[in-house]
Amino acid sequence: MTEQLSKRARRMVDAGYKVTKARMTVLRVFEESGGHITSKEVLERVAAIDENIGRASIFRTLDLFTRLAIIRPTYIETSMTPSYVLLPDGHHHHIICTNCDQVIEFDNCDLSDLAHQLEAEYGIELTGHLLEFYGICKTCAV
Amino acid sequence: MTEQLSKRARRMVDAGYKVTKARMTVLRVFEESGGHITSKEVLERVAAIDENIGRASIFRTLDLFTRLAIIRPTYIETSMTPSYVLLPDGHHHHIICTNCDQVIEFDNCDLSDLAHQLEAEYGIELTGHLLEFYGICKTCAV
DNA sequence: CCACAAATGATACAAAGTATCAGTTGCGGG
DNA sequence: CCCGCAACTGATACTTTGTATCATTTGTGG
Repeated sequence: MTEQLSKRARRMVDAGYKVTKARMTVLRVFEESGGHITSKEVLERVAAIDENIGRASIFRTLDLFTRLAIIRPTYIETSMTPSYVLLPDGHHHHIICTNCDQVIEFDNCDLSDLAHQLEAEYGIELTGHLLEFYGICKTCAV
Repeated sequence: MTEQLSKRARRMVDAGYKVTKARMTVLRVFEESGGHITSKEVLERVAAIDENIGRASIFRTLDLFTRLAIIRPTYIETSMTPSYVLLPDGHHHHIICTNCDQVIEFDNCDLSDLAHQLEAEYGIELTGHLLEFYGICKTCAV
């Protein structure tokens, strides 16, 4: 099988994990969905593609991807299912309307100064970050 | 009853909600815990104080406090129960070691410039934000 | 192509969160 | 001070989300 692997799939292989149908399907669901997606939605979409893929494997894969920093769970609504975000390559920030849950994306964050300062202060090596702003969007403000 | 209400309790009253034993107990648990706390821990600690307080009321209160921006659900570990953070007054940020899950807190973020810029650009009114850095801590880097 | 560890799907289970509803309680008005 | 009512509660039963287990299958290095 000489199929071309996406960068993310490669990251998984490099970390010593096997390329399986379950994992590729979950990855595909994320890449096609583009944005935020709850575990429930992942379950549904994976089932739509291949209903033989087990529930447990999907959760295992979500866990794996989280550990590999391929996705990151985040919170948008209240106390409920997490929403997973595909981490593109370092940057991915949101402005979330707390009224209608619309998500606006932006990437011109300017955190490198702060990041360096924190690295120095705490002796830590930073590899990524998540920045979310909450507010009321134009439409809801009316 | 002329008991002094905390600022947060007052915010609740001002929004038209009643001061009840269940709510005050949950608030007290948060204020005494100081930091991150999962719903499970809230359940346990509330039960330790007053075991007559019902499960459902606690979840209702978590929901209410989230809507009132008294607390904010956040994600620290992998795909699991959210961890609630008492919002002190606007700021509360984390550096999370992706290896050992240690959490370092800091609050000298300097996002007001960026926030203003985004407000202008997207015509949105921002009310809060969440900033998390991920990396490898000193201890794990060895 | 073989062998074996890694991963899977099925099943059954545990935990987290929610709907419902009759009973209780905080609180504003008299 | 107490009355009345809407808001809130606790109990129960339920749905949903996530996990442990285990026999079977599959990817991959040799």
